Amino acid sequence: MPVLDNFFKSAFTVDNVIFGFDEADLKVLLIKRNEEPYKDMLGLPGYFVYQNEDLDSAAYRVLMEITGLRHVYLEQVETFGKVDRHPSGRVITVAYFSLVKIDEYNQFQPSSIAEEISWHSVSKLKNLAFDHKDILLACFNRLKRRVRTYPVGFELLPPKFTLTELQHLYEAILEVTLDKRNFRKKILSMNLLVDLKETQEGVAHRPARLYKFDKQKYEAFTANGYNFEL
Amino acid sequence: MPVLDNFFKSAFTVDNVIFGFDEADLKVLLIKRNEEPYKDMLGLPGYFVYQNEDLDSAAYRVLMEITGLRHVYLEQVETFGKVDRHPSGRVITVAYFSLVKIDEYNQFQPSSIAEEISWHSVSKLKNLAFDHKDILLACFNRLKRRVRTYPVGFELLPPKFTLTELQHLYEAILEVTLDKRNFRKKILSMNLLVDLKETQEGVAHRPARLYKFDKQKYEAFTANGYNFEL
DNA sequence: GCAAAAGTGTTCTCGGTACACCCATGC
DNA sequence: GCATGGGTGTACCGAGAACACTTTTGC
Repeated sequence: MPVLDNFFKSAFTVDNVIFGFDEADLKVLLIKRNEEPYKDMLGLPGYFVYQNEDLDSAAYRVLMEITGLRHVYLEQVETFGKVDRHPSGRVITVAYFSLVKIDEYNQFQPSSIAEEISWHSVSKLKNLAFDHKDILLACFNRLKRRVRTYPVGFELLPPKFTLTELQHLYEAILEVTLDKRNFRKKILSMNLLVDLKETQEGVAHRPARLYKFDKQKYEAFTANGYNFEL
Repeated sequence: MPVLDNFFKSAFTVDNVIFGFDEADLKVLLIKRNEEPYKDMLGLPGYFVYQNEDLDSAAYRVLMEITGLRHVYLEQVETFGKVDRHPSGRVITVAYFSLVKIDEYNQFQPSSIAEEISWHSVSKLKNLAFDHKDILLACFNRLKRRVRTYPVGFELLPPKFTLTELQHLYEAILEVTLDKRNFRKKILSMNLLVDLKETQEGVAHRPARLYKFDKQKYEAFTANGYNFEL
């Protein structure tokens, strides 16, 4: 083996694409950078990985610092390591995406990472610092596939929701429009939803029924190798 | 930003799961390690990434040193970064898998990486150095999914092949048995195969027709967003 | 002639898709 | 009463799955 010291000169970061869903729009949390490089530009929340910290732990740490939430869905997506992607040296970043309920998260946390944090529509993406736009697109594409094998509504919707809200979520992620009757037929036939026998209140039209996910049934399915597909 | 020097102490490597297909068996190239740690154990070919080298370039370099082949299919899969995965320090590895034609590759290259290199059946996996068994399984699972969206026969089979060979390839990757008639119906209906009007010679049974892939048609399909699925 | 693998069609079932009208509420 | 979104069923089509016998070669 060569002189190892030559190789122990790199740094690792994690960057986190935090998705949320708000009415009809898929959103992502971006920070406004308050330090160089790329000062004042929008970018993904992320940070260096400490020497004694696992990659996943670092991703959870960043997520916790930004959102104050634990126990959220988190998935590693891809690692970006172009030589010149970071002006300060060789920095390789491992990209994660996570799914949070926008309304469980009431206010932005005080954070050493960033002062300004805000939600942005995925459909109206701006230029971001570093290669963060590439990273965001890679994570969005992963989410589009993940939605077919994991019931992402568990993570992105409030505990009680209507079927129309659920449909809008799928439409926002997949960037398609779906037929209302076919969507309902399919989603109800999976038996993962519980009719709460409650309805919306205060809406200026016929109030919709509220549903929740049946987590136990989902876990029983997956334990038996069931493959959730929309 | 903190004192950056504290973070530039990690090393990263690439590890490469090189798949090949031989008659009826999916194989993977493993090296016998001739240095500590894990001396004399089997492991994946891999190496440190140089400071001025992109991740993908490093993976191609390792592949070239091991197989002598260029222009092969290569895909990043997942990054493994547990704190204690490498005894020499903090080493994070980016796992890739690649697909090669076993018979284009006649002999193992002289290499600084390893002296003994050999093919092993994926179906009879042993324990490997480091966390390489986890890495191999992650890459195998990725291949199982990839096979539904990419015609892997392009990469793993010789230029001329029989339908039975192609079927055996899919059976080995997916670890299932397929119905011969249904398989042929489906694969031929995709119009990606060209009947070469030649047959096998010297076999002790009815000789099979030989086919090749039509790369142009495949590229035309993918350009139009076609989704290859078996 | 026998062993060994190649080659070939039909039927059934199920899931996907297309499609239009009445209902309950707030104002 | 009107605007707004909620809620409901049927018919068609195509893909996937199950399934058995004849053909061609080497020995």
